[in-house]
Amino acid sequence: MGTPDFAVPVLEALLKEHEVICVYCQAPKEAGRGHKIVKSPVQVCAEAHNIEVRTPKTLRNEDEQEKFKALDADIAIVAAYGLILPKAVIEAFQWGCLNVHGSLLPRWRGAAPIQRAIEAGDDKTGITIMQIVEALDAGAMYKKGEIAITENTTGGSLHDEMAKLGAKLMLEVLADLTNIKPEPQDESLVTYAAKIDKSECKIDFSMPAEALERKIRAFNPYPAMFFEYEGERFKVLRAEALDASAGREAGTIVPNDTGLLIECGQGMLLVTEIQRQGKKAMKTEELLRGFSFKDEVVLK
RNA sequence: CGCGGGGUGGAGCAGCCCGGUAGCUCGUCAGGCUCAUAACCUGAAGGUCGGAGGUUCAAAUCCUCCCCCCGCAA
Repeated sequence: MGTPDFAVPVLEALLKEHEVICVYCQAPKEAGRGHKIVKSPVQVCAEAHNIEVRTPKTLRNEDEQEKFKALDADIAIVAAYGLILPKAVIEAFQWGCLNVHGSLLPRWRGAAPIQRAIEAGDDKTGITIMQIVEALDAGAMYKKGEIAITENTTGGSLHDEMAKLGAKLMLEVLADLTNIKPEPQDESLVTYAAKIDKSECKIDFSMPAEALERKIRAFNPYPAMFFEYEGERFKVLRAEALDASAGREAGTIVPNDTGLLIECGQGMLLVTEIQRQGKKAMKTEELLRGFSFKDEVVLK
């Protein structure tokens, strides 16, 4: 049971070593320009392997729950499915449901663990394979795998690493299911990774440059932090936080010959990778060959 | 038929509204200067202006259709 890209490596791994009798994912929906109906990555993958795909809108009703039970599987594997699993589903099979979660639980329960770990400045995060219980991301843990967060880690790169590691760990757990003793989570260490809200993607230059740099990295490539300049939107994909100040108002474009330098609440931000509205992402240096920002403009 | 921006020498952009010799920054190549350099100076190469039609004496520029890229929204 899964829906987006993140779940595809897990599904592929399962297909190699186990018998997958049915795949659940969210129904195709309008997406992209033109609002065309698009199938989820998991559905595409499953269909390519001729696996039955089910896309119920909810699992709350008894009908769906009965159909689920009728699969009579040993276990259900969940990765970013996007639907809440009711008790009847969680307990349908002998081994219940196992979930791939993108953090070292109990840290970062919730919707956006990958990005929040980078944003918070954690030096490591990882994958937890856990039992699904009714309370969100609170089940006992079967296995964890760590991933280091470096200054080059982006939300996108971490996402991909995690998907791979998650697939690997899941296979390891399944291979040794009867021997692993799941470990309960320490409730005193729980933190929550809040869902990313669009409104936090607009860069608030009154924040410290360091915090902004992390957030920019965490939100790269999606949803991406941005600022507005003369009515146009510029996504900032990478930046460097400088421990210096030009003594201007936060948000001021500081004249210099290095690149796009912006004063922040604390420190300055040197934008190194940028995407102009309607254009592809590129090094700021490249954009500046043909485009110039006016000095001293204050970005708000 | 959701809204919108864009496709111009290798890269990034201007020019398009108000048709009339294709420009800028960088890169490349050659030469020069220099102890030296990603610096500086001089010169050169390199473009069917995404594609196909149309209007016109004349189209990158106006009109129509198509292809590709991207932003918003979902």
